[in-house]
Amino acid sequence: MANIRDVAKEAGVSVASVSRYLNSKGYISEDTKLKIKRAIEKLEYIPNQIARSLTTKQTNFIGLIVPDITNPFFPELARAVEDIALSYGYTVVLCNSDEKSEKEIHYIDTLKQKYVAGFIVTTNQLRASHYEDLKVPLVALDRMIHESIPTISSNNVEGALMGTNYLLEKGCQNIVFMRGPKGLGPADDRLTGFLQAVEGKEVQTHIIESPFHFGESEKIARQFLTDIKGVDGIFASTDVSAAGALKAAHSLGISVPNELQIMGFDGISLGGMLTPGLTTIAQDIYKMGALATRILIKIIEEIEIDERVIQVPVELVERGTTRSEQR
Amino acid sequence: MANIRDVAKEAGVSVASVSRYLNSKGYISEDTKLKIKRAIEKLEYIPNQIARSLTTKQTNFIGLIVPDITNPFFPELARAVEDIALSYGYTVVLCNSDEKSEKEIHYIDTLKQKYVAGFIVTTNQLRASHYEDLKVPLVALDRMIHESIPTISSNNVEGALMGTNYLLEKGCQNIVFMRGPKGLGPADDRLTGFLQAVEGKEVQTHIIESPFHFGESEKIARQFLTDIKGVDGIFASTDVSAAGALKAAHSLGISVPNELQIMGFDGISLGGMLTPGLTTIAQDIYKMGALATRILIKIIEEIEIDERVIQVPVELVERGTTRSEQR
DNA sequence: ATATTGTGTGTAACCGGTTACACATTTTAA
DNA sequence: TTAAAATGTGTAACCGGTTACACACAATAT
Repeated sequence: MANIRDVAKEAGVSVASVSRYLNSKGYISEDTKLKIKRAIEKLEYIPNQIARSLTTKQTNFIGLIVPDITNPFFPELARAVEDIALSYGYTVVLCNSDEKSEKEIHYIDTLKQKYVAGFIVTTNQLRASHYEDLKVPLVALDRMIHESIPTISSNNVEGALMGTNYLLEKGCQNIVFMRGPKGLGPADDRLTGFLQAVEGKEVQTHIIESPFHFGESEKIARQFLTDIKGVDGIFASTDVSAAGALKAAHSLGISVPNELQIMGFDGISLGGMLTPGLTTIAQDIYKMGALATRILIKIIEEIEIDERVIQVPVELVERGTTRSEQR
Repeated sequence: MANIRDVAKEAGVSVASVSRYLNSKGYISEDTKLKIKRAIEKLEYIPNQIARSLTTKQTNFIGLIVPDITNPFFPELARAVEDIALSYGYTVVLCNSDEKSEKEIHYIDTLKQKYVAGFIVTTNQLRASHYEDLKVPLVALDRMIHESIPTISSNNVEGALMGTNYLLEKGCQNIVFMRGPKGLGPADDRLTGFLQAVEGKEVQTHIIESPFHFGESEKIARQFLTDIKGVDGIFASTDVSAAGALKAAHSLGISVPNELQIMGFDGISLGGMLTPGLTTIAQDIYKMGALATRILIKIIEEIEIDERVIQVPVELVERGTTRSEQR
């Protein structure tokens, strides 16, 4: 493997010139450029990134911190991040935080040690100050950490508003809103949207907390579907929860969407695999991931960014868990 | 940030001693050890991995190459890999190959450039020789690349045999086997198992090729469910395909499991989310990932490994797409 | 008593880049 | 015409580790 000194020798110039050529930094004459170019081709020289990192204190790695890659929302996000990262020459490091602050801290520390270029964080177990003190480029995805940190999220309030209104239009009178864990940004926002939508309306509502986990959601849904009489609509703040609710309805012999209509939130592909297909407020997950990655790379490469907080619009996807005709 | 020379000075020893201490290599007296230990603690010294990599030509990164993280089989695998890697101090780099050899080569080359410690490969677009020439620790997961490369896979033949026999027991007389892409190891093995099981039996069988993709599988299933009369069983060589088939059956008004029984293969959690729940041949996905990672790390750390090819047993999971009672 | 082996430590080169600084030459400005 | 600015290039130190080699001394073998 040729190194920069071999190239310099072959081209008959100094290593500094080769380095300048490689990084398009400082002055080099056309003549020298050509000589270096030829030498590089001849020796099939590829710069050693590790050596480079030692002085620049930066690698081409991007840390992607997710709570759990097993939750179907995140692979779709990861896919987008990976695609864009690759196209800019970056590589993504996968980190499952399990929503545990120790794991999150551990990853951030070790990766910072290894000079990662930046982080995309979809979890926020840590106090905002911890992230601010980091001095490493960082963008928040899905969940807002702090105003000072660029954030990409969906318009959750708007989405929940839209979804609720749709259920109301479809005739729901007694709606359970399965809210996500308290204190979690998007979950709280979705609840806000729901409450705004039902405010002053003649509907019965029940707010029930449920984690973003299929099995748990199913259990919780089965519980409230037996306890509360006359529930004719469920708005779950996650498709996974909605899937759990649908399963629960099926196992209780409740017909969807005739007796009970269900609305999800997320737009993961799971929704289309269920029967009936899940009506949902779809986020543009790929776009969110792609956008976050582009912004992170801009920050890393010190390119001016225009907006710090971006809301990606959501879209209502009508499938089979809601009625096609109004009653 | 303190470096090794600071520590050496603080401890009143040479950098070589500190390095020996850190790597438990060569001779050091107890006295010196203690002095170094104190200095490290006092200065809160953390060795710089990048600098280390420059000479050792190795990092703590493990490259995980998957066809597509969006396919629900792979996040479950990735999760296992990540968990085990973390516990041994390694970090995983996610690579989506999209089943494209260029992308696979690109990742392998760039990561090798960056001195990754090794690869876990769940795809094999390249000729085996390419992997052998790599001179980087590598284990194959799910798909066998070559006998010389350690491989973790499920007992696919056995599983398909088991699944088919089960369908036969449940009374299926006219079975469609949705085989995966040709030339793909596990897909071929599963077909082999199926053929072995029906060999000489009084059953009608149809082998239909289908990619491991929900939408495609659904379309293909809808097609053959209308074209072929009297199909009463489907064995899909992937849960995702089975999910597609189930959806197709539903949309055609075919009752599952009364008129049509469906068996999947993989054991991804999606199976349990569907209604009815998918009966499937479950691989121990987590175990496969964990095992592959442990073996890779052994190879990296030059610890003797006992077996080069490991088959993880599969298990029949009975859910709702097959009948509970025999007819 | 001497040769051999084992233990313990330090110096300095090396891994492969980047870059501050010095210096030379050319171009532009005053 | 001369000072200042722009352009072009090379030397050598530096990033922060690892390690070959030399050397000193103690323990053991002959």
